[in-house]
Parts: sequence; C-alpha cells; structure tokens
Amino acid sequence: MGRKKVKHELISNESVRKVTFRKRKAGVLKKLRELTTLCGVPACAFIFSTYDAQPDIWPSSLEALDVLEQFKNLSPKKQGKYMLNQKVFLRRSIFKLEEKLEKQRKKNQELEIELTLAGSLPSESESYMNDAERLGEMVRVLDEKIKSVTDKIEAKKASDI
Amino acid sequence: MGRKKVKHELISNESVRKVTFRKRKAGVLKKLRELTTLCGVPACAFIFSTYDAQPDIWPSSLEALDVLEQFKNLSPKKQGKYMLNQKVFLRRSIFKLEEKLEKQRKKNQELEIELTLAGSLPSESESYMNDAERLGEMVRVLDEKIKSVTDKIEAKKASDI
DNA sequence: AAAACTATGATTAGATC
DNA sequence: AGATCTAATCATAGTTT
Repeated sequence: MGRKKVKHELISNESVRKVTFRKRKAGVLKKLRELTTLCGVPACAFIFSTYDAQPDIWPSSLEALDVLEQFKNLSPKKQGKYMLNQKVFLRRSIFKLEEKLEKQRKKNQELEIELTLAGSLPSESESYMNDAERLGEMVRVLDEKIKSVTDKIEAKKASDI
Repeated sequence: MGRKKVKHELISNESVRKVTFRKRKAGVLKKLRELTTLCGVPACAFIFSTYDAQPDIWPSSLEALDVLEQFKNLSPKKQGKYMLNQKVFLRRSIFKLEEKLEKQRKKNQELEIELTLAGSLPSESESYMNDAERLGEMVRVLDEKIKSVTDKIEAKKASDI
C-alpha cells in the first residue's frame, strides 16, 4: 500500500518505523473494531509497544459490554429470566472492574511521568525483560484457562455417562 | 472495500456474516502480523468467535518468541551476560509451556468433537455466558497485572527517595 | 459450502506542510 | 515532531465456479 511496496521485514530506520507503527496500529484496531461490529463477535488485542509505557489494550471493557449486548440482540427469544439476571450481574461486576482499572491506569500514568522526569525509569534492556515476563505470564494464564475448560468438559462428560 | 460500501453494523444475513467473519478475521490477523514484523513489536489477539469452539488466539507462543528475538537484533550491544542468561531461561520456560498448551488444545478439540457428536455441548445462551465470564476473567487478570506494575513503581519510587 | 475472481472502496508509504 | 495529502497498493463485497 502507498507509494511503494514494502518488504515484510523490520523497518531499519527508527523514525520511519515509529511513524509506521502509529499508522498501522490505528489500522489494525479499526479492522478489529469492524470485525466485532459486522460479525457480532467479542475480540480484544494487546500490543506491547516499546514506544508506550503501558501496553495498548483494545477495546476498553466498556466497549466489550457493547459487543455482548449485540449477542442479546442476536437471539432474544432464547433468553430466560435467570439468564437475564446473570447478565445484569455480570454487566455490573465488569463495569465496577472497569472503573477500578481506569483509576489505576491514570495513577500509573501520573507516576510514570514523575519517574521519567526524575530519570529513574527502567532502562531499555530491563523493559525488554518486562515484555518477556508479560508474555510468559500470558502463556500461564492461557494454560490455566485451557485447563479449566478441559476440567469442565471432562466433568460434563462424566455426568452424561 | 469491495463491490459496495458496507454499513458499519451487524450483518443481518447469517451466512453472509459467517463468510465475512472468515475473510475479515484473516485480514485482521495478517495486519497484526505485519505490524509485529515491520515494527518489531510483540502483540497478540483473542477472538471469541461463536463459530469456533475455541477462541482464536494469535500468534502461537512460539511465534511470540521470534518477536522477542527481534528485540535482540535491535540493540545487541546493550545486552550483558546476565541478561542473556535470563533470556535463555525465559525462552526455555515459555517453550515448555507452549508444548503443554498445544497438547491440551489438541485434547480439548478431540473431546469437543466427541461431545458435539453426542449432542451434549452447551447451548447458544450458555456459550454466551461463557464469553461474558471469559471477558470478566480477562478484566480481572488485567487488573492484577496493572496492580503489580503500580506496586513495582511505588517500590522503586520509595527506594529512590 | 468453500475457493477463485474482480471491481471498487480502504489503507498507507512517502512527500509535503 | 506531528498533521495532512495523495499516488499507489491492498483488502474485500459481491459474483461466479
């Protein structure tokens, strides 16, 4: 796209890379938003850019609620009162967590600005390790999630025999 | 894009929606892969499609390792022996988790196929609640992650006074 | 139902402000 | 450094196989 075809490898020029990152990040997130809107499918993305202190997380939990709302519109007749109550409950609890998250995020940003000015923020190599740690933690979380699904399926299987 | 401009709302026709989902999911993931390759930035995405039993998770942890490798190429002179050792350690532990994950994923798929054939897989409304639960869990994980960062920053701040 | 095609709308690389 | 522009490439909606 654009004036010239671009090789699929790391952009060597640092300033070009940064500009490309900002442009394309916006593009990817737009595409993801369109996918969720057009197809009524919940989705999220994490981008651990070294340019920003915090990873980019999309969408906000608040927007995720809108996506869930679309499921409601999809098959309204299949929803009993119990289901509705549970949904209201989940909406509330997720909303509360969202508020807490937003507050802590702001607090973090303020602290980071202070620390950057004081010149005491982690070095480049340390922030690299942070990315590795984050990915490791993510793998562990996925591991647990998949285990819990396996357990549920096996429990259901056992109860159906 | 394409023959006609499309409204940014849920596609009402189910078969069209499914086809669009497959096409656009591939597009989004391609864009995300390009972003990570061109800009040397770790990223991942989760798509909780109702079409597939398992959520789409991108990329594999294995590919995430390649992304980390690019950081190494970016600033090789800044890396001490200690850093390198830690990286090797993390690579190994992540690789082990990846193997475990892949095994469990396969096991899950087999069980799901069995259960689908037996007609005992969760109903549509139940799978909706699953999505809500998953999102809730994700918010909780993010909450914890942000808290740990806050704690680290505050600890560092205290030690710098 | 899935893969290939293709006209056309969307994205973006490089240039310019 | 960041916003805006636009030529050129890319993605995809609708169509066909």
